[in-house]
Formats: sequence, C-alpha cells, structure tokens
Amino acid sequence: MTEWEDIESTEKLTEKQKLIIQAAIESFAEKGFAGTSTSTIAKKAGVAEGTIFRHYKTKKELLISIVIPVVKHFLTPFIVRDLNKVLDQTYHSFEDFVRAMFHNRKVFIEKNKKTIKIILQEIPFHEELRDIFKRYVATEPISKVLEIIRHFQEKGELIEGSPYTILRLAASSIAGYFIARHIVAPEVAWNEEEEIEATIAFIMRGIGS
Amino acid sequence: MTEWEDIESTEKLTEKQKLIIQAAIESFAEKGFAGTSTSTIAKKAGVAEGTIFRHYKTKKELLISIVIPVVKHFLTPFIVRDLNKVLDQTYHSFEDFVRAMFHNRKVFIEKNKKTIKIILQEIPFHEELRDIFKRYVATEPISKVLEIIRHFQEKGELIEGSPYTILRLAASSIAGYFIARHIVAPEVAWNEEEEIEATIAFIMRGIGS
DNA sequence: CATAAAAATGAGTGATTACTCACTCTAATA
DNA sequence: TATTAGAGTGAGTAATCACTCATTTTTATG
Repeated sequence: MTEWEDIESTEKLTEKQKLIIQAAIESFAEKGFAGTSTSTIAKKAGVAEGTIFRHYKTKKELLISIVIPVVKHFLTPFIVRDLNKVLDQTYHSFEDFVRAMFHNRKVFIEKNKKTIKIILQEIPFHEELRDIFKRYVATEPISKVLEIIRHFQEKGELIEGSPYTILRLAASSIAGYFIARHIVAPEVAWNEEEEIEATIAFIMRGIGS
Repeated sequence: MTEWEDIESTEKLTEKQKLIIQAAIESFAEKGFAGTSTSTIAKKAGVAEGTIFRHYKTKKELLISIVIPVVKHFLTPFIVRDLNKVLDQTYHSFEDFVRAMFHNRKVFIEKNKKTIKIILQEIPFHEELRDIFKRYVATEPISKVLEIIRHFQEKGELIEGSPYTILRLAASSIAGYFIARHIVAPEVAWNEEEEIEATIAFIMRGIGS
C-alpha cells in the first residue's frame, strides 16, 4: 500500500506526515512535481495545507525527503555484499551474479515503482536530485560492478574490452526490461520469468566468451 | 542552430513564430513544460506574450506543434523504405539493416536532441502526446520491424523466439547507447564509432544464430 | 500612395501558486 | 489538575500563472 514506510520504518513520522508523503508520491508520479500544487497534496492527504509546511520547509524539501531513501537503498547495500559473494565464489559465474541482481532488484523496483518513476521524471530538473544520485549510485556501486566485470574478464568468462562498455550494454538490457515492463507496455500480459531469462541469455551471449 | 526548421520548412511561419518555437524548445527542454511560463518564453523570444497566443490557442498547443513533426519523422519514413531494402536484398543481413538504421537515426537524433528530450520528459503527463506517439511510432513502424525480424528468422540468421522479445532486446541496446551518450554521460569523451560497433556486435551475438 | 488584412503588442483579467502566521488542539509530564 | 511543547489549522499574502482584447504596427496589393 504505502510504498514508503518499510524503508525508513525507524524514523518516527506523524500519522498526518505519512498521509502527506503517500499523497505526494501519488501526485508527483501522476502529474509531475511542477504540475502538482501543495493544496492538491493537502486535499488528497486530508490535512491542512499549513501542516505540510510544518514538516517540510519547502515543496522541494518534501520531494527530496521522498526520493532520498529509495535512491540510498537502490544499489548501495547490495552491490557491496554481492561483490563479496563474487570474490568468495558464492557466485560461480557472471551469469549467477546477473541473475541474482535481477531478481533481487526486481522486488525493490516493483515495491517502489512510483517513487522510481518520480526520480526518473524529475532528475533532469533538480540539481539536488542529480547530486543524490551521483552520491549513492553513480560512484561506489558502479566502481564495484566494474570490479566484478574485471574479475570475470580475468577468469576468461567475459569478452575483453572496456568494462564501461560491457556495463553499459548489460545495464541497458536490464533497464530495458523494466522500462518495457512497467512504462512502455504495462498493460500487456507478460510472461515475466521467460522474458527475464531471455534477457539474461541475451546479455550472456553478447558479452560472454 | 534551429533544431526545427529543416523538418517542416515548407510551412510558412512568421519570423516571430520561429523565435517563439526556438525559445519554447530551449525552455521546455531545460525546465520542463509545467516549469516554463509563457511569459518566460515570450521574453526569451523577444516578443510580446500576446503574440504566442495569436499563433497558438493554448500553451499545450504550442508544445504539440513542436513535438508532432519530430515524432512523425522519427521512424515512419525510414522503416518503410528499409523494409523494401530488406525484401529486395539491398541489405544482405540483419546486421546491415541494424547498422544502417543506427547511423541514419543517429543524425536525426542529434539534430533534434532537445525536442526528443522534451518528448521523453512530457510523454507521461500528456495523453495527446501518447496518442501521437502511438500513431506514428508504436503501430506501423513497429509492425514493419517485426516483419523484418521474422524475415531474418526464416533465413536462419536470427535466433527463434518471440519477435517482440528480440525487438525489445535490440531496441534497449540501441536506446541505451543514445541515453548513455546524451543523457547519462554527455560530458564524457566518447569514441562514438567504436561504441556503436561494440553495440551492434553485442546485439548480433545476442540474437544472431 | 491608399487601403485592408494580418501580425504584433502590452496592459489587464481572475484564478492559482507556494508559503506565512496567529491561533487552537492534543497528549504527556509534574 | 495545571503546564507546556509540538502538531495541526486555515484564512491571508504577494507573486505568478495562462490567457484576453482593444489598439497599434507591419506587410502585401491595387
């Protein structure tokens, strides 16, 4: 129901604050940040408009507070753990690693679908969002994935060539699955498991050696 | 300079109208449709605000008039022509077809970069845009590409399986190139030809048989 | 040059915007 | 029960919004 609460359940939020966040997530996802007024959010949440500004100094601060926990949990905690699983050979092949990531992040993406939609929609317009994204996704997690790619290149399991290029090709295919599944053709009946396996097979044929 | 004029150069537009369209493209691309005011566009174009509404009944009509010609020319005229080239064997292989499309559409995408950015940003918020996209991209061109895929499947050049899945995988890889090149990492120095060839090789290893 | 049509103008419209603030309510503690 | 601090309120504010319209300027044609 609430896309949000399970992520930062430790934080103590007022009942009304949760209503505000839920209403904001739905409104921002549907109409965009600039297309949503604070009075709309207040009405949808069933609170007074002033209540929003008691908890968040500005409308933008509300957006940031929604986005931050999802960006934080999108890759960081798993990539580091998975790098260790690669190094201690819990994952015997790159394919094992890709398959684990795919299924693991699938659950997260589907649980935080609306917030991720907001992030994709708003990132071109807010420098702060770009900074948050760089901080929690574009630096450490990416360098860890590059390490993993190099590891399997050295084992001769992946083709040679720039790890950045290999990352781009694999990431495009995986992102393409989720974008097709949830944005381009959400109403189509999908055989999810079949499509996921086809995507993994495509990636491995493309960059395996 | 103007992303626009070469597409519909036949249409007779006022000097001021061209300025308005150019200013609107830049503003919408940078701040989004909802984040751009008509007074901002007027100032940037160096015209009175009333002039905008003399030519376009509403702000949204201005958006549509910018977007339509680019969507119209994105795939339709080339896919039909290329299907014939496939059938009369001007393209001897699927790889030839993919390479031709890639380079051909690359020029178009780079020429209409800002407008394409606007389309991607605004399509979730405007039903009219989705209708235009369905009309000019999602129906005829896609069914033609599926025909081409089936053609090369029958020749044994592509793997078997759902043509939709094959299309999704190839399109993800190609779109991933342009998104990485122009949105995710536009400031990075790219060896374009090398990356394009790596992408085509990836696709062909992934779906070739 | 005279005339008419089209293009352009900019002050003005009511509605809506994000945000403020003086005030009330609620619940926990002494 | 009295006190107090934070939560919640909603009317109010100045700024900005998309859009209008009476008027002026430009352009094309005789």
